[in-house]
Amino acid sequence: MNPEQIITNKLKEAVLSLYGFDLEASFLQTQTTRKEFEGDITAVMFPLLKISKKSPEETGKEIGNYILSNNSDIESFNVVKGFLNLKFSSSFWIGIFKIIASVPDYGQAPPTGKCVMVEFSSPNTNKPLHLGHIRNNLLGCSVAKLLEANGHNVITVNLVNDRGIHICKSMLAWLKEANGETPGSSGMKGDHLVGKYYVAFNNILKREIEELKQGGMSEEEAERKAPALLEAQEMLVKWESGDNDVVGLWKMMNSWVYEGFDVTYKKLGVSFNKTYYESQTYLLGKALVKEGLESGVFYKKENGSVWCDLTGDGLDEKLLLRADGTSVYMTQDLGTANQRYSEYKFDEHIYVVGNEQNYHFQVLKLILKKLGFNWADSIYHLSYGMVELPQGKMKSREGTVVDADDLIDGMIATAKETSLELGKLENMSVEDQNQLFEMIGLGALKYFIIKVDPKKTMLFDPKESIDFNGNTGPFIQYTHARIKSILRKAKEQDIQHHLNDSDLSDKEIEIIKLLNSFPEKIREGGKEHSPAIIANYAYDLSKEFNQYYHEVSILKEDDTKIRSQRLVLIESIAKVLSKAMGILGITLPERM
RNA sequence: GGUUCGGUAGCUCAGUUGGAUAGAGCAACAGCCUUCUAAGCUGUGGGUCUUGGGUUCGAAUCCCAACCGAAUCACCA
Repeated sequence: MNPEQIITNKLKEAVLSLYGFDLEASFLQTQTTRKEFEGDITAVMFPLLKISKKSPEETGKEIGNYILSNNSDIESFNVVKGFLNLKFSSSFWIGIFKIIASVPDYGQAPPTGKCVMVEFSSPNTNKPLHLGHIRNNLLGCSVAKLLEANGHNVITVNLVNDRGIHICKSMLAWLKEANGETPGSSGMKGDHLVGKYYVAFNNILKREIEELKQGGMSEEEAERKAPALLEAQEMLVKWESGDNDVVGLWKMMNSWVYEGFDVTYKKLGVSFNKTYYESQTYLLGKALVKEGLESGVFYKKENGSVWCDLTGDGLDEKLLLRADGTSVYMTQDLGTANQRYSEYKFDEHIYVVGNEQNYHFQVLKLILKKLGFNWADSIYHLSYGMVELPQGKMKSREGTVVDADDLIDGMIATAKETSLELGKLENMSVEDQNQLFEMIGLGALKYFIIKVDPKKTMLFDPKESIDFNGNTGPFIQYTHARIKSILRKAKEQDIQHHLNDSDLSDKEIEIIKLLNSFPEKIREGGKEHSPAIIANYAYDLSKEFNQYYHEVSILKEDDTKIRSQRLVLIESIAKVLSKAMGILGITLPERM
């Protein structure tokens, strides 16, 4: 039912009949007709001139006449330069409209049976989430939903980085300075409390280094020999050997962090099918390295460290085991990938990880391939750009890190302020109002982040808080609320509506075309792993509606057939908007 | 230096397998609330698509080179 496909087929037929050539699809170029010309689909004549041996205009006319007399769906055509513009009949568009309106979950692809695993979030447990994590989470979450809309079976996983020297740092500072402070006693969110002691550790360290330097030590040596650092390293060794006190403290502080993360995740609407903990997976992969060593894929250096030579693939040598036999990040990732494959036999595994790890994933795929795992090809690194501030990157040292919770709360507060100023919510309960403010604040934040192409570095200016007007989440939410309001009133007035065959205006056909392209957008977005495509689509559709809304009246239309049809149209718009925004994880209010 | 990615309006971003006069929003200015929700709509101004070559009927889009910017190339994760 794709109009472009119909024209391509007819074009093929016309060329065969008129000129006797059976052409490949690459010669049959079609596109949607630009607004300033009359028509729906445009066929480009230039590639056909060699065959027709006629001018572009003549060729267009010949083919246009053939298609017109051989397809009842085509109403008329015109030729401008080398472009043949074909116009479909109103009844054709009504046919399309009927399908869109009657399919309940329009845009949802049938099940493919394909299993796709999506890893995202992957936080450290030593500090709270910040703006960069928000981009990661929102991207991962919406990609997962996008893949579901494409009919795949999706498994979301999180890999929590809960071990290592950085964790020990906050533990140590807590022991030194906290006097037993807990989230309960301080009223602080757990992740923020732990983050506070991570900062405290760095202050202790700084002080100690300064003291050592004044005692005549070089900066380099002081940085290496600061007592706090040595203590932290000692603590890590104790942790790895299973020391009861250290492990107990570690468990307690991690549980605080998880409670804090859960609050943030819940607000963001993020969840996982399975959570992996690095403390449980960091030893995986050693067996793989051993196998690789035996089969000659890897080699051992004199000091006992194990490497993989990737110079033949244009990369460097990669370390896989340290001289002391301990594993590194890559070793662990090889192990978890292998474990996940044997658990789920995924057809695709998407890692939503920042672009600073492009090299890591390039190497990961390559090594898995060398080890003989064919599924290495199904690993896809969804690499996204950093979020930058006007003065550049976020730096904790300069205190320019944008905290996730602060940002979310700020957005909700602004939504509240804006809503109350507009004063449309008088007869709404306080709970409903608060729910609405949250919906709008998060809608603004999510849309702001997701609408940008993932691979681009994006800019966030905290001073100019995120907009609520124009190309924004709230604009789309507002559009939905307006449609729902009309539909409510129609119901109150007991106006039944159903589809009939009244003629469609140009604007209505434009909207139907846009609705008709929704399933393609979902497929395209799935292929590119880019929810941004869906976001921008939803904006286009909302804008179309708002223009339509100002052009025609719906409830006041006297002709009941036309009124009825308009109601079905806006109902379809609401349906598609809701599906599209659902993919982005943005909920649409009934009123606002 | 090697690899990967980016450069489009003052700012933030779209731009389909190469197509017709490159689009939105913000900001600025001018209109539109007695009318289904003005978080809206309409209009004006704003561009050497970083630069230079190439491919062809046709390039923001593809190829090559240069310039600018980001990330990365650790016995860190």
